[in-house]
Amino acid sequence: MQGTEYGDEALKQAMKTELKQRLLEAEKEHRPLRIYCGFDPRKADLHLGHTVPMNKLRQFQDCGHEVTFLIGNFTSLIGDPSDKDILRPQLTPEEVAENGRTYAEQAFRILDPKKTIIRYNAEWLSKLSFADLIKLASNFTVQQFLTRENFKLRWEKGDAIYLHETFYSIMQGYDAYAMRSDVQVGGTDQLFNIVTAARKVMTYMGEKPNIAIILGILPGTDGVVKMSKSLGNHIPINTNAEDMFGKVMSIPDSAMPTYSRLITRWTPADIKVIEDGLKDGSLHPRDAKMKLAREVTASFYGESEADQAQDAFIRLFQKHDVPDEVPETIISRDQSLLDILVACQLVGSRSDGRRMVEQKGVKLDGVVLTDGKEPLQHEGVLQVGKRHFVRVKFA
RNA sequence: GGGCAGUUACCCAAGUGGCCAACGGGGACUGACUGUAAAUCAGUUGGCGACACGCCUUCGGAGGUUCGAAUCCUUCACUGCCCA
Repeated sequence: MQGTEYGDEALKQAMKTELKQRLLEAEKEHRPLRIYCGFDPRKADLHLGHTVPMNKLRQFQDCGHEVTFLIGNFTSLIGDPSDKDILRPQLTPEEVAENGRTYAEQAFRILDPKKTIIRYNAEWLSKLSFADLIKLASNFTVQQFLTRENFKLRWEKGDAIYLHETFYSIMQGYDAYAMRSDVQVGGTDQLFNIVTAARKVMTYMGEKPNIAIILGILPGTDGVVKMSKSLGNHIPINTNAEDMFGKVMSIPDSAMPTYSRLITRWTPADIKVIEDGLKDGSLHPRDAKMKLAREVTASFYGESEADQAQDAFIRLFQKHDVPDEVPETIISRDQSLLDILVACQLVGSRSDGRRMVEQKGVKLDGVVLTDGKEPLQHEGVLQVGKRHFVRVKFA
């Protein structure tokens, strides 16, 4: 139950007890538990926040349970109302297929591909009739939706709440029923969908309600707000080891416990050792964060790449050296510095380049350059800011 | 269907005829400092440029009024509220 967050101790205890019972039942029936988590194929770019439930799925997988990675290609026509952007255009079937594919690909950095079942919820949702929907919907009241935090806020603010958004929960509940799910994993923003909607729908359809594993929300690099791409505080999965390592290093110290619990492979005992070390001063916060960054990076890119990323980080930010691998660009001898900066994409525009030069952010082999109009005196490593390098050579 | 309010740069949000490339906040970027790309402080944050506050593009879309508009008018689109 590490990293879970129910916001209500009674609910947590209830789920814990139910999970134990269900495990015993399954054992008697000689079957694994059916676990699933749904993913919205709207956004193909996954970040660490998305991997929180995947880590939990992986744990179940390692215990021999049956894990389904459900791609919500039908529900994505609506968009989860817990998302702020409700007015995004509908995706074409091609886009959904493509996103779903890349989604699964990224997910398999964590999940075991051989043990993971991939399903699409259009398989059953597209077959429901209007009459079916009415019957399902009759289990819910408008008040239940209006007391939900995200609808409540929008209601109070006078923002739009579309009727079809309420279907989202019902559909998700039907997913759980259609798959005869034992356990459903999701973030705290899924509490209503999993606990209220899914359990209600399953009970109504004559099935045993699924057990909710509700996980905490991973804060972004600011350490406070939920990680999201639109807020610009995300750490993407499809990047490289060095970038991921660095980005994890940039989280505030206060976010370390949450990261440790939600996105590492560490056991509660492992985490306790680190936290005790921090408490009694035997472990430096910076070193603790390095461990964390290394662990997170290793879980995606493997141990050796993570080690290399750590070395590069130390060299670059603690010793201020040039990184090992620097992209190389051939330039002509008479190009002005500004032209070179733009050509190497070290700056966004010439105006941007001028600013960088004025702010003493442009260096050639460690020496600050002050004139953007001049060509370079010699070949070398051109640096903009702390972390953008290009090795320039004359043609 | 009717009435009212709104649509501003990456996001939030001022601005109601010239001093607006547009206050402020967030974010991002640069520098100093440091235990890191943290915190703090300072600066920058449309593009071009012979670097002169000179030119070009931007304030939902399209027209119009005016020497001159983000600011006024017309119209279209979208959103919210109230009434039906």
